[in-house]
Amino acid sequence: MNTAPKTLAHSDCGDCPIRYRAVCSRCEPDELAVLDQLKTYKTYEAGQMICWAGDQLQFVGSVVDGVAALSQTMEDGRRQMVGLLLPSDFVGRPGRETAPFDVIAATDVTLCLFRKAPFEELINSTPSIATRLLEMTLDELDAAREWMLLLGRKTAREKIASFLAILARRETALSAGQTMGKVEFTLPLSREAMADYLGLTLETVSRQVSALKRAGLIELQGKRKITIPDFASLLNETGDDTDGGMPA
Amino acid sequence: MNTAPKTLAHSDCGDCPIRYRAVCSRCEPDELAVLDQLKTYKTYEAGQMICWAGDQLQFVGSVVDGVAALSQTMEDGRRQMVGLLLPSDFVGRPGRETAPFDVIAATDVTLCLFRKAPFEELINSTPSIATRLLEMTLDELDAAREWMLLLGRKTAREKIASFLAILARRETALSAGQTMGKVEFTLPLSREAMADYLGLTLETVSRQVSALKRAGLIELQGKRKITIPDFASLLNETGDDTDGGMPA
DNA sequence: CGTCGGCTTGATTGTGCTCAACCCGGGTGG
DNA sequence: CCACCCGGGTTGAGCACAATCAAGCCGACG
Repeated sequence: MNTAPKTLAHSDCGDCPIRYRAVCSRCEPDELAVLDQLKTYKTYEAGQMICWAGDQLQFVGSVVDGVAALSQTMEDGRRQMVGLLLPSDFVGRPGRETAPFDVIAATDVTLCLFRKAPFEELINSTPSIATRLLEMTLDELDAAREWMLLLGRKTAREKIASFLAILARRETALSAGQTMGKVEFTLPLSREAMADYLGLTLETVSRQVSALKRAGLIELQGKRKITIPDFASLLNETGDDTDGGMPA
Repeated sequence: MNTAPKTLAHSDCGDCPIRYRAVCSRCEPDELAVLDQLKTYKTYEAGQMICWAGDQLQFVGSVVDGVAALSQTMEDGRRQMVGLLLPSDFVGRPGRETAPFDVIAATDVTLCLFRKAPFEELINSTPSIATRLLEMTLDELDAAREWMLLLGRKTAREKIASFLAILARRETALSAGQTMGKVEFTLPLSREAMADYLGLTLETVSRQVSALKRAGLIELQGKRKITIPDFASLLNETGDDTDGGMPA
């Protein structure tokens, strides 16, 4: 079902950029050697379908580079993104025959893939993989539930602010900078994709982004480059606890 | 932090109503014997907090009977339910120190609890538990993502119809009846709790329930007893694929 | 009998959707 | 080289659906 993705050369797991964050992060060298034998890389161009809901699933794997989107579409065309897959995130469902959701490359994406059957055996034989996968799945579940609050209860402005805050936090986490002060990054999604993710229309996304700009909470260079002059005041707009919970 | 729940007498795992659906469903008799030693029962009355977001987590466990709700509250009081825990569902997070969400007893609830630390050891030593827990977590993740579509994209009427359809399907699954024709069940949630679950206000819930009644799609006995005269036509109102996906 | 909580119903408001025009930048072809 | 087009994005006007504010109903319970 995939439209001719390129296959990359084999490269060593030890050099992998997601070595310490993906499913394999807790593997010992000997376990890693096994994975090394099984893995294949594939890249997809922005906009390409990686798989369709209902497809037979032959592979599972990790996002090595780029951003993929999990989404669901109703018959009449309404669409909701249900997950954003960033580098180190796991793709696919051990123990399931068919894909539950569409997976689309939001930017150019590189995946590290394993055939499903051998990987399922690994899960049963290798606790370091099974435990890590459980942990990652629980984290994703928590993230999905946080997102439910956003979808069900937040205003359009809060949704946009929350989304930008998440991206900004991710940016600072990677570059190990402070969360306060200036943050700069590039939106990995189009306005339409943002709308699908946030449960809005693209017009509303555009309007609210403009509103945040007018309010001086963000600055734009072009359509995709965002600068946040003061992260704290953006957080104020998310509707979240800004003082980090637990008052007592 | 829990307000004096009652503790029940020890009873045998072999007789447990959720024996074949909970985390322990794939345990061998010897493994079950270990769990039998570790478990405690606790009951909570409808409305009682089972735990608060941020609490230290000492226990994990399964819902044996009744319905519990996972939810999140914003500072200004907006609330979103992020999960409904039905019998056999798992409560708690191995590998986490604190609870990510509030857990509230929606009806009277009985839990089968294990101290967290010993249970975590079991996960590492007992693949039949680890694998089952991973499977259940993946199912919950899929359910959460389905719910995101509902929260982000469905209309009030579709939300109510979807919710009722889920309850009805659950009812027929338990009694092994057909999914067509008449279904009867009792709502486990108040109008307010339904609103929190569906991302609506309680007034809108009330209005849409009345509207479905006026349209003849459901019948009410009292406030909580629902009869669905024709399940197929209720499904029509959910906005979901009614023909079960996969046309090709 | 009065009160209280859960629920229903009504009137009005407001946020975000719909429909529609327009802008902007990049690529193509005459 | 310019004209054109096309896709992604912005902006505007009007509308609709669900939220808000408010009153009243109903059954349980003291």
